[in-house]
This record gives sequence, C-alpha cells and structure tokens, in this order.
Amino acid sequence: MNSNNPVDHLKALVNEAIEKLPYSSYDCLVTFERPKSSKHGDYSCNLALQLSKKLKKNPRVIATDILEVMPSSDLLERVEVAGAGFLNFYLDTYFKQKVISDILKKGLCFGDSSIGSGKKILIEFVSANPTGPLHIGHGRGAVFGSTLARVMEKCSFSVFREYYVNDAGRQIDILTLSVWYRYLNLFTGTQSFPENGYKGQYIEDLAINLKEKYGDRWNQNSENDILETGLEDQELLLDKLIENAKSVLGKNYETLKDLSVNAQIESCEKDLLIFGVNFDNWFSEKKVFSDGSVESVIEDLESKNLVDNRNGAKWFKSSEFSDDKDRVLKRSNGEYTYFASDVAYHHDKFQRGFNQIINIWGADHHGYVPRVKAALKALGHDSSLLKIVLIQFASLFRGEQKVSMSTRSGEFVTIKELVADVGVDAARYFYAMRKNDQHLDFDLDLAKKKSSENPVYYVQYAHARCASIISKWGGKVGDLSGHELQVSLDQPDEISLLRKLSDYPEMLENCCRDFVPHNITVYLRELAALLHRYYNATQILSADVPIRTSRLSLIAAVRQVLNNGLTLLGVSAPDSM
RNA sequence: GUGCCCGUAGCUCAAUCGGAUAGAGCACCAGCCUUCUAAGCUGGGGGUUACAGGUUCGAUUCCUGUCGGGCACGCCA
Repeated sequence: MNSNNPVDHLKALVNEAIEKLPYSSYDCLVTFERPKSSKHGDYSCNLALQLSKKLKKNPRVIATDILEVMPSSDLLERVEVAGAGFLNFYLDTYFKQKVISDILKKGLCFGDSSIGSGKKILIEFVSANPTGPLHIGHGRGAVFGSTLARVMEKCSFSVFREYYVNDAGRQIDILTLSVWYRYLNLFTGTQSFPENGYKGQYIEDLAINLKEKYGDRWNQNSENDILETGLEDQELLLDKLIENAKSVLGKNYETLKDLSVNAQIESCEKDLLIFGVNFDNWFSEKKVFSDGSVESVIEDLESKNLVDNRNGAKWFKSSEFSDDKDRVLKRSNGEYTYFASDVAYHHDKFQRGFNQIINIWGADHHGYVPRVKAALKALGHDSSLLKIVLIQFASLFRGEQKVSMSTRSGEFVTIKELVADVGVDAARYFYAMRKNDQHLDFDLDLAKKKSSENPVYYVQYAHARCASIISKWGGKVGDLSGHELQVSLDQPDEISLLRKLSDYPEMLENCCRDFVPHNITVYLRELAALLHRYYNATQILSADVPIRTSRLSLIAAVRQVLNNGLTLLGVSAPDSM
C-alpha cells in the first residue's frame, strides 16, 4: 500500500461517522474515486447516493448527516456536500505535496502495489507459428503481453512469461516443404515451387544457408516433377507433396524439418528481444505429443464418458459444457487435431499451480474460447482461473493506403523492419496506445515521422526537459531530500501536477485489475501535458533558493514518474533530445 | 443464417468494476522564443456518445431491439 494514499484513512473517517448514525445496517460499499474535475475535490464518496434508496431519504440530507458527525482530520482541508449528494474531500496542501518526498524516496518503486500479494501468474502471448518472421500483426500482442507482465510484476504478482510454439502439425510440414523446394531450386536452377507454399524471401535465405552448411544433403529429387500431377486442389496437392518429401528424404526429412523450425524460432526470439520482449519459457507443442500428455488427457475425458467415437473420429462432447457443438480431438485418419494438443497444453498449465492463467490471443480466435474452457472444466479444473484477453486486429496503412498481409504469400512487414524504420520506442508506444478491444490502424508513415504528430516524442520530450533543468541546476537530486517541502507549491499548475503524480499508483492498479495497459499511455500524455504547461509558465530555476528547491523537487518527481511509466511500456526515457 | 467484439468531434482515440459540465491528439484559425530545449505553450470553433426503448438518484458504461463495421463458425491451424 502506498503510504501517500489517504483512501483508507478517509474510509475510516466515514465508517466512524456511519457508526454514530442509524445507518448501521447499510450494505453499500464505501468507495472513493478521484473526480474528473478538481472542483469536486481530491476524493469523492458517493455513499449517500447509494443509501438514499434504501433509507428512502434525500441523499443530500444523508450526506449532511454524515458530514456533521465525521471526525476531523489533519489530512483534510475541508469536506463538502455537493451535487446530488456527493461527499467531496479536499486534502491539505502540505499532505498533497508529500507525494514528492514519496516519489523521490522510492524512485522506480514508486507506484508499486501489493494487490498481487505474490500470486503466481502465467501469461502466454505472441505464440505465433514458427513458419516465418514475426510481422506487424504480431506486434500488438507482443507489446500488450510484455507491458501487462511488467505492470503485474509492479503489483506484486509473480509473473511467468510463456510462448507456445506450434512446432508440430501440417503447417510445419508446409514450411519444411517450402524450404526443400527453394533448396532444390538452388541445384536445378529452376523456380519450381508449390503454389500454396511459404513464398517469403526468408525461405530462400534459409535454403541458401542450408546449402552452404550441409551441401547437397537434401538434393534427392532433382527431377522433381510431382508439381505437375494436374491436381486442381492446391491443399490436396500440398499434402501429396509433403508425403512425397517424407518418402524421398526419409530420415533426412526430420533433420530438415528441425533445422527449418529452429531457424524460425531463433529468428522470432531475436526479433522479440530487439523489440523488448522476453520469455521465461518456450513451450513446445511437440512435447505434449512426445510425452504422452495428449493421449493422457483424452483418456481422462474418455473415462468420464465425454468422448464419442463417430465415423472413426474421436469427439469431445464440449457441448455439455456450454460450447456450441462437439469438437474433434482425433481425426479418422489417426491424426490429432490442434485442439487436442491445446487441451493437453492447457491441462499442463493448470497442473503447474498458477493462481491465474492469462492467454493473450488474436481476436480471430475468439470462437476458440468456449471449447478450451469446456475442456478444462471437463478435466476438473476451475476454468475461471483462465483469463483470455482478445486483441483486435491491427490494420496496416501507408498513409491512406491499406496494406494487405499474408504469411504464405510473403507479403508482410516484419517486426524487424518496423523497428528498423521507426525505432523500438515509437513502435511500442504506438501499439500500446489503444485498448485491446479496439481495432488499431497502424499508419507506418505516421509512425516514421520524427515530429510532434508522433505522440511518443511528446512524453519523451517532457522527460528530457525535466532532466535538462536538473542538469542545468547542476546539483544532485538526492540532495533535495529533506528540503522539498519548505515552500508550499500552491500554484494551480503545481497543484494539478501534484494531483496527477499521486494518481500514478491507482492508475497502475487499474491497469492490472482490468488488463488495460493502454491507460499508461493516457496517463503519461496527461502528465507530460501538465509538465509542458508548467514549464512554459514558470521559471523553475528561481533565484530564490527555497522556491527553486521545492520546484526542482517537483520536477525531479515528474521526471521519475515519467520514467517509471515509460519503463513499463518498454520505451526509453531520454535525458536529452 | 448463428455467435462474439466494436460504433463517441472532420480523422485517430480516451473517459477510473454506473457518477457531477463526455476529454485529448491530429487537422483548421489566431497568438507566444534577448529568459531553464518551440519535438513546446496559450486561445478558438467543433457532439442528440449510430438509432429506439428499458433499468435508476444518475447511463458513453448495464439490459432489449434495429442499423452499420470487423471476426469466427471444418475430421484446418
């Protein structure tokens, strides 16, 4: 709990007042909020409004009754009954100013909350198929997840970051096949390639790399005329080609597959690190097959009579757990579905003893939520521990022009390219700005602009200004300690800044509670705006030493909080720009 | 067709588990650098919160319906 947070104290005052009144049977929660307008005080309580119906009494009368018997407090300048019956609390100026001392003392730890109380949280995010480089569509989930993870850590959760690697299944075979064809091309000099293969340049690069390292190891089908079978259905053709590759290459197919997948995983990991995203674990889908957990969960479901055999396939009766229909676990051709491995994976997550499990998924997977929850319920888990956050799509624009993307066609802008173009700071900030359930229009041209249109600069510039003033002053921030309260900071701009600074801890808790890390960007822009306004109107480095000291303390506190917020976003806080 | 998400200023988006007069940025108009960084500041116009009902002291927020947009509906992943 933040020592500068007076809410508990205010609650105690109100509760004490209530006890003295015949309202003791009330069952309303005494809640405080920060009013939008400072005209309504520093904290506002709506208790009288809530009690009004139950007591069948005018809320203003109730509020006045409460106010009359409420004990006085050193923290408060005054309390008023306002509006329909709000109790508005105005904090004492000296107390408000103490937030500066709190910030300077705690530094990067200012705003830390204890609400997580050490609970173990698993956050799974990104989890893009390792069939190609991460592109702009993956960036949003990456930023959301990594920011939320940091926020939750600040709120005393023990966070474990995980990437689920779909390194099994057909798409991996398509990847392998694509690499093989490009590899063969290098020997034949032709461009023979399956229509629905992965066409990106990275496939060709990998093929070249393999040839350099391993020579002609996979050059075993130079005639390679199977493309000309006359099959119209491109997906059927792909299956046939995969089958062919497996039989032609034999054991070498597996090595080619492993090399191809590992190259993609490494490239993802590298791109993510540059992008400020790291994981504690890369969980392999292959593992849930090889260690028997897929079979084991299916057996578990079968023992509970929740699996039907229909037409040679195994169906999980998910409709008994409020899913629309039953889902196939094992196909009639003997192969497991993606769903089967996902059930095993989620079962594994639950067995690892987390207090909460968070999945960050693209919104296109929303139809998948009921079946996963159904499976968890069926396996005897508390599915409410699983929180699935759906991230809406990001559409990519170049100015007015929408850019279409597709992994197979190889037409996409990668994270790597994005970072090279606009930098990590702008890219991350841009992604972080929007709420997860809103579509995001990512304008590449705008993100590239090194101008005021680009919101990240506005916040960073505020930080740089603070740093610049401190540097101009020439002293050490630590030396301000103990002297920061000697002059009352009671100009309107100063009061606004103090209030905004003291909002930071609650803002952070809200981000954590509601999974809304975009609030950080809103907060930072507002704090930066107040700083810029103050800066323009007020000489910080006043000749009057006590005044200068107090103002510098405020500036140092603003700099610290801007830094804390930017750090959470994974955006740098430059001292000069 | 069914289900989920969204609809707020010209554009892109906020709005504290329902709170007081719905806020920013961009764009547009008019001003501010001999003073700590003008990547900044000040002022101005801009809204029936898609529409119609309902719930209540109070609704952008919750419920129902309509319209519009996105997504998902396979023995694909």
